[in-house]
Amino acid sequence: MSDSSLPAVEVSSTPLERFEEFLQSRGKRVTQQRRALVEHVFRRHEHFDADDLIDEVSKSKSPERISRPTVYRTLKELVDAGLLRQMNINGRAVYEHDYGYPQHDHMHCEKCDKLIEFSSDDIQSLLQEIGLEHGFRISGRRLIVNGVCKECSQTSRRRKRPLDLI
Amino acid sequence: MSDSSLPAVEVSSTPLERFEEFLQSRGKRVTQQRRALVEHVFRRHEHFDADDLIDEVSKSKSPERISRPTVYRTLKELVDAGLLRQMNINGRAVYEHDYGYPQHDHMHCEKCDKLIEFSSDDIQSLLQEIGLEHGFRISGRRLIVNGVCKECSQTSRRRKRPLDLI
DNA sequence: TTTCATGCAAAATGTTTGCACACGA
DNA sequence: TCGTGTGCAAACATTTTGCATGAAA
Repeated sequence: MSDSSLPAVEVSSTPLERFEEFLQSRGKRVTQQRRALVEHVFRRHEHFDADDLIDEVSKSKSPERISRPTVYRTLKELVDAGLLRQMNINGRAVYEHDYGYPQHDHMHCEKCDKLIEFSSDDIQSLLQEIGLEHGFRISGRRLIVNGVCKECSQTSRRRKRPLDLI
Repeated sequence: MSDSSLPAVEVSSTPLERFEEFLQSRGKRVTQQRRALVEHVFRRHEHFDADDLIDEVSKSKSPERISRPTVYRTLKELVDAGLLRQMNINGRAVYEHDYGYPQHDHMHCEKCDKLIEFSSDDIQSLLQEIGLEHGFRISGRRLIVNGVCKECSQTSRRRKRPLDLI
């Protein structure tokens, strides 16, 4: 799964620092595994799922081979800590950076599975308004626009044209 | 899981008729099970998941006891046929009527799990515009606004106030 | 009478849990 | 040291599949 990116937002502490604060505030421990996972996850800006992460950290030649349950447990903590956002694509959990990253939504290409990020202040204010009308206290949203991306549209058009002309 | 409803849309044929057309157009058969499932699902307007449906049709005293795999298989066909829409709430597939029902989105209450439907033409046109900008051919969307509904806000406020005053 | 659909059981998938040992504070 | 975290294996929940039988066309 690939993705395109929005400009990052300035933040004062690193994801690791922020996670450590979070853990400490809850009386949880800063372990090698948790540290390694945050650093791994924030090394590059990408959408990923639990399996991607497990593959990467278990194949890793480094001494820190992190087990499947620990990855799942830590992902949950990272979401709680506000470092990651979780969404669902085809019934599987997909994660992305939340900390240091602006609010946005996604377009999901049904052909190549690419996630394209976009943001719109108008959507934000529109929903705010609708929430008020319904007395609904909004805490967040999950908006995924389905369809076919530019590249895949072009590819399939090119492939299909000869047949259409017969 | 409960829901609130939007006015229905006029349609010329019944869901069953439409499903039969769909099946025939694909060389599939109109079986007792498929017929029973469509009728069951469209008897009332409600959000439901596979388990709800399996419970209902397997507990059913009537002769048609429909098996789990058949329910799953038929749900998929109903989505393909455009009769049902599928979404994901907490990692499980949830279904709702699509045929004869206007385009809309949902607010999901984190406390009581209620789904509140709403529709907004502005969201529609906003996304249309954004799609154009990105060269993305939109086929649909999944928008779920998370938060707490009016009723649950009131309940928890009532409960919490005495404590806040101490 | 030929397919296709069903039901059964079992597999596959994605995620969570119980428990003994290891390790951070 | 104390109590939490980890890894293992197994459980779990949901959905899918292979295959023999049963029913539509």
